[in-house]
Order: sequence, then structure tokens, then C-alpha cells
Amino acid sequence: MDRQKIKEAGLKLTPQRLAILDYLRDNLEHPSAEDIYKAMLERFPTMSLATVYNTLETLREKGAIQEVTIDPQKKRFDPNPRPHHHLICTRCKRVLDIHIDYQLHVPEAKKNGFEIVGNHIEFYGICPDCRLKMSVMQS
Amino acid sequence: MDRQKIKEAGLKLTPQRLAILDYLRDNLEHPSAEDIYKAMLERFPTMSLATVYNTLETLREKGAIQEVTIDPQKKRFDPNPRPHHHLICTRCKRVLDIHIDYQLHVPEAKKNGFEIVGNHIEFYGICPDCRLKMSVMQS
DNA sequence: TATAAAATGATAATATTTATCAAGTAAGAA
DNA sequence: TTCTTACTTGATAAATATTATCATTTTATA
Repeated sequence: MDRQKIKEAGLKLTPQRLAILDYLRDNLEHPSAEDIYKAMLERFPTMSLATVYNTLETLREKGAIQEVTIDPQKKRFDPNPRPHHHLICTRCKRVLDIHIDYQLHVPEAKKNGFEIVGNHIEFYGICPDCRLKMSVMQS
Repeated sequence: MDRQKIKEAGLKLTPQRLAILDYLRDNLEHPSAEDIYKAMLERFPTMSLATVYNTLETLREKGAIQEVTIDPQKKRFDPNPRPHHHLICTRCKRVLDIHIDYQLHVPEAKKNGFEIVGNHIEFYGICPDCRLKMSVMQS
């Protein structure tokens, strides 16, 4: 399936691209380039960080993955290119997908002349792990 | 009003803080630290970039302004600390505020154990200026 | 004023991302 | 299968953004 994604995007099939897509597939962590690079090094000791960045940018450009602007420190990547929303732990920065179709109507008067083509909702909260840690610290 | 904001935050009143708050007030551009720094230099040639970062971080920490994670390249700052949404031009990265109170209910089953405390909606679109430029280019 | 705590400014250090380019590789042509 | 070319990789330099350090200066208060 990864092979197809790459071919469909009109890109050459390389082991690096396959490895990155394989790592991203079913990955719910929304990893950063650095995260991906580290994971790659384990099974692919020669891969360059530049290749990770190149690959991610190329895949994003072709619509095969999505870049999520959620972490002020760094870009993070989402293997799911379809529009969806995110649930973010404000403490540990964990990001989970939320698939709900909200109908968000913006009155013409508030559009400021924009032609609106999409939206993205960030829900902020504290994840179960952090809730636990916080309650432990208090006691 | 800026003086009060600073005092309320328990901070010392400095010309630098006043100048930054003054610049941010009524600023709808959601400027970056660099933007603010450049603007400061004009009326305040000795101000350091470090001071801009320090001030912004301090003000954010105290809840006087908001950091918006919208631009993958850099942090941007919003003088309005109250929750609201944003309208982003995907072409020129211009950001406008949208004040609409949406009731976004997340079913318990989709919360993944998170305790949700807030949300932020990004609306994507093309601003009037860019629409114009694009139509000119086509013709 | 004098003093202590806090803030500024200069600059170094770090982190993240992009650019450059020689060498290697994939994919289609012959 | 081999050749050829365009694309890709990997190494590294460069650029950009942010944070840290710390001596000096300034603010707020006594």
C-alpha cells in the first residue's frame, strides 16, 4: 500500500521512502522529523536527516501525508492526509486524532472577504497519563 | 491600560514592555517576535531581540497575551488573551480573529480519557488581496 | 536616596529547518 | 540485460528561530 502511495504520487520507489511511510503508517504519535530520523537509524543506519526532511516535504507536497502545526517547537507529521481534528495534551504534547464532522458555519459578515476552504480544530486537554502523574504529585 | 495590564501581572513597568504592548494593542497581524523586534527598533533603537522574546514569554505566561501556533516557521503573538478562533490565508499567512462561540461537543467515547479544557479553530482560506492577485496572474 | 530584586542588552549556544552538491540509484529505453 | 538520464540520497554547510547566560542597568519600595 505504501508502494502504491509513492507511485501514485509520481515518485520513485526508494527504500528510504518505504521505511518512512511504513513507520508513519498506524503511528498515532504525530512524530517530528527528529523522531522519525531516530526511528529510521535503528533499521537504516545510513539514512540522513536531510533525507527525512526531503521525504516528508515531498510526501506532504503530494498530499500523501499532512504536516500539523500544533507544536510551537517543531513541525509534526500525520500519516492521515484526510481532514480531521486533533486532541492535544497541553502537558506532554501528545496528539491524538479526532474524527468528527462538525458543521462550522461562518456568517458572511465575519469572513472578511475570505473564501473559506477548510478548517481544523484543536481540542486542548490533559491526557490520562498526565492526569495520573499530576494526582500522584499532589498526594 | 497597558500600564495596568503589566501591574496586574505583577511585573515591573519598563519602557520596553510598554512599547511592546502598545505595538500589539489593536494589532491584527499576529506578528512574530522578529516582526515586533523590527517595529521596536524604529522607536527604540537599543532594544534587544532577547528583550522582545523575554517580554513576550513573560506576558504570555501571565496571561496578558497569547501565543498562536499557526505558522510552521515561527511563533506568532496575539494581543487578545481571551479564547477565540482564527482565519488564516494559506497563501500569504495573514491571520484574522474570528469571534464566534461554537459549541463543540465531543462524545465521551472519542475523548480517549482526556479531560478537555478548551479548543481553537483554524479556518483556512484565501484572503481578498490574494484572491485579487491570483485572478490578475491568470489573466 | 539606598537597596534588593527584576529586567535589559549583548552575545553565545542550541534547535530546527533549508540549501548545496557530489555520488548513488531507480525506471524506462534500447 | 545494459544504458542513460533524471531523480534521490547523504554529508555537510548555511540559514532561521529560539533559548540561555550574565554583567550592567533599572524599577519599586523602604
